[in-house]
This record gives sequence, C-alpha cells and structure tokens, in this order.
Amino acid sequence: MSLGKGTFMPKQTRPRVPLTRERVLNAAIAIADQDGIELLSMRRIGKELGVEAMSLYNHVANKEDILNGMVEVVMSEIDLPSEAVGWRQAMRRRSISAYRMLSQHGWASVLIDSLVSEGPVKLGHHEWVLRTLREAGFPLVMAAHAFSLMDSYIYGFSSQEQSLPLEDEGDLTEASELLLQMMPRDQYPYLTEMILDHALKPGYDHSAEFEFGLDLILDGLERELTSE
Amino acid sequence: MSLGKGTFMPKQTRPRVPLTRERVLNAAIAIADQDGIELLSMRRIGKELGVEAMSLYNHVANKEDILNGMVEVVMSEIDLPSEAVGWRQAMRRRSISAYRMLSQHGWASVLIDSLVSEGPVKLGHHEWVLRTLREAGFPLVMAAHAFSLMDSYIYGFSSQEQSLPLEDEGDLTEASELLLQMMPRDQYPYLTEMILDHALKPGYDHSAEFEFGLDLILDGLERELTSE
DNA sequence: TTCACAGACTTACGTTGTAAACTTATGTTG
DNA sequence: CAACATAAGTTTACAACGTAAGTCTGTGAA
Repeated sequence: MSLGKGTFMPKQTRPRVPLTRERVLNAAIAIADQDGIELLSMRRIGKELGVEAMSLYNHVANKEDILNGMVEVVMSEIDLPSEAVGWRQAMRRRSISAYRMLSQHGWASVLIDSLVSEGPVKLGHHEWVLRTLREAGFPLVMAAHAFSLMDSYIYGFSSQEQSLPLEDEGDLTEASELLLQMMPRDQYPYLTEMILDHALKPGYDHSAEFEFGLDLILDGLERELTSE
Repeated sequence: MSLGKGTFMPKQTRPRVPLTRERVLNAAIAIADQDGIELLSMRRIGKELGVEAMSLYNHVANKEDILNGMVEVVMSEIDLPSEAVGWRQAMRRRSISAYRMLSQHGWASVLIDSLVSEGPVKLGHHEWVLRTLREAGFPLVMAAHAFSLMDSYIYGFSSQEQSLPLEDEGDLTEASELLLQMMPRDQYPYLTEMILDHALKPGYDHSAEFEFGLDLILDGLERELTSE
C-alpha cells in the first residue's frame, strides 16, 4: 500500500524529545535515588529514557563519566551562602546543606570519595571554602586543616548514616531491634544500653547528632583562629 | 593398566594445603591490597589459591560474605589499648591505629561504610569504645555524640585520602601538578595557592593533618566532659 | 573392601560495560 | 526537490562477572 501525500506521518508515535547529557544524568540520579546505586546500569538508564543502552554513548563517554556527572549535579545543589554572614555562619550553612544533600542522595557520599572527579562544580566549591577561610583570617596551613577536618566529618558522617539500614525515614526501630536480637545481649552491655536507651528513644533525631559534631568542630576552629 | 602396590602415587603434584575460610579471606585481602578492590573477583581469588572459583563457595557463602569477612579481619588489626591509660589516650591511640590500618588497606574505608556488616569484631570494637567513654564519665547521650563524631572523622578522612590519587607513598607531587595543569589557574586563585604553597611543600605530611583534626576533636570532647 | 561425604571441578545462565557495524533521521547545499 | 553529510539512534557481539546445579574424587569410617 502506498501512502497518500496528505496523510504522511513519519512515525510520530515518539514525542521526539532529544537525548542530552543532562537528561542522561538526571535519569541516572532518579534511578539511584529510587532503586539504589547498585541497580544503576546502562541498560536501566536507557529503559528510563525509552532508548537502547548504546545510545547513551553518544552523549557520555562511559559509565564512570556518568557517575562523575551525577556527583557534579548534586554538588551544585549545596548552598554556598554569601560570605557577608561571617565565616562561621557560612561554613555552618554549607555543611548542613551538604549533609542534607548527602542524606537525600544516599549514593552520593560513597560515590564522592570513591571517585576522582575534579569537575568545575567541585573545584568551585573548594575555591569558595578556601576563599572564605582565608579572607576570614585563617593562615594557609590552618585553612588546609580546617577544610580537611570539616569535609572529613561531613562525608564520614553521611557515609556512616547510609550504612545503618533505616527504611522509612526516621524509623530505625526495626533495624536496631533486629540487631538486638542477633546480638548476645549480655556480651555487649554498653552497646545494648546505647541502642535501648538512646537510639530507640522516641525523640531521637539523627540530624541533631550531625550538628553537635559540626558545632564542636567550628568551636575548635574559632579558638584556633582567635588564639593566633 | 593396573598400578603396582608399592608405586602408588595419588597425583602428589599438588601440595594438598586445605582450603579454609581464613585462607580465602587472606588471599582476597592480598589481592585488594596489591591490585585494588575493583580487580577482586571470585575467579581471581581462586587463581591466587590454585583452585577454581566455585570451590570457594564451600567455605564462604558468597562474595558479600567475603567482603564482610575482609572488613572483620582488618578491623581486628586496630589497637585497642588498655583503659588504664585514660579515655583520651585510649581514644587517641585507637584512632591513629585505625587510620594507619585504613591507609594500609586502601579499600577498607570505602568498604566499611558501604557494607552493613555486624560481625563480632566490629561489635566488640564498638563495645570497647562505649565502655571506655562511659566509664570515663561521659553521660549516655554525650558518649553517643563522641562515638559518632570520632568515627565519622576517622573514616571520612581516610576515604578522602584514598580519593586523591597518590601513587608512590608520599608522592602527591605528580597528582597535584596534573591537577594544576588542567585547572584554569586564574579562575581558582585560592585553590592554586593551597596546592603550590602547601600541598607541594617538601615537608608536607598528610598523617599530621589527621592528628590535627583528631586532637581538636578530643579537646572539644574533654571540654564537654569537664563542664558537665 | 565398601561406602559416605566433604570438597573439589565442570558446565551453564543471566547480567554487566562497551566495541564495532549498521541504519535512520535531520539539516545543508546545488 | 534531490543529493548528500553528519549526528544519533539500533543491532549484534564479546569478555568478564557472580553463582546455581550437577558431577567427580580423595579420604576416613565401618
């Protein structure tokens, strides 16, 4: 059968949204957020975008490129406030913002320090932190110490948070109870006490735990700065 | 052909060392140390032991079991000194010992918090830390804070150390110089300053960086304890 | 000598990342 | 409009992975 001129329709079934590097990265992030980073595969990303896996290679170099790109995207979500608020407030806000981001994207903390990505977002972030510290009066070596200390804590805390398997938000009751069952209770009295009397208490807020350490660190850095 | 009684030799070519879970874990650790965790496969472990991959399953449940076992083995290397030295010295020594271990086994830091292993070694370690803190007078909530803070820092610092790709020990000159080349220098003046005037300086010792943060944290915790 | 069984090996399957070759859609130019 | 270049999809294929299932075999007990 020949197709009439007027009724010509070039397979318009697909809405013809063009594939881009950005769409690939966003799809990858969505999958990692929902299903976990271990279920992220090239074929899975392709399916999400209604495309074959190999098509992705027209827009990204390879899977590692995608992982690096994902890190760059979520790092750009971190709030870097104006330096006018003072170095301490600035550091406090960007730390909490980074922690929030890492909590939201459970895969990010483990990805960020298992990869060697040095994209513009990460470099810009580093530059912002160093500038803020140096202009606040931190000597070079002390700025290095401060940077290392703060970021080690932020990423370390977030990584450890991910490793405790709390399913529904805030509900780590189940996980802790499971641990308690498997654990010979009399052999670990202090650990048992910690779980029963602290972690399982109703008002327990894990993000408050983060802020305790953060403020202790900022206190220490402030002391170092003023004692110079 | 029948074999003569006296000349019986049951294929003595193999030295017949029995396979055990322990030998499997040690082989896996050796491979991860030398070639990196990403080259660790069941077939590779088998080859290391002169055995087929499937034979390993007689002694371990699966690959994740191996990874968990590896973590348990290296965690048992961490020094947990007698509590007689005082909580601060005890914490300081175990932290530095943990850091040393994590530096030696580059794969461990990323593995420890990407897995949910709760073996006896890890539980025992936790129990020791909590007992030391509680008996030193830390209230329950403060002990939780202290534990979380110290371990976040230890594992965070080690993870970040791994991500900067220094090949030969102490020689991060090469990596930094590479970064400098790729980086538009005028766009990141503070970052450039940090690399040129600090990280590339001959006397730079990265483990001293660790101890700065550790002591700042211990100072803060001591202050919290005595102000109670 | 016979037999059971632990512990090795062989084979096979589904999934992974991606190289290579192909087909098709789009935009430019005569 | 026709011809063609280029960009961006698809198809096919391969090696490496973890591991399920089945088979063979060396060793100690009966």
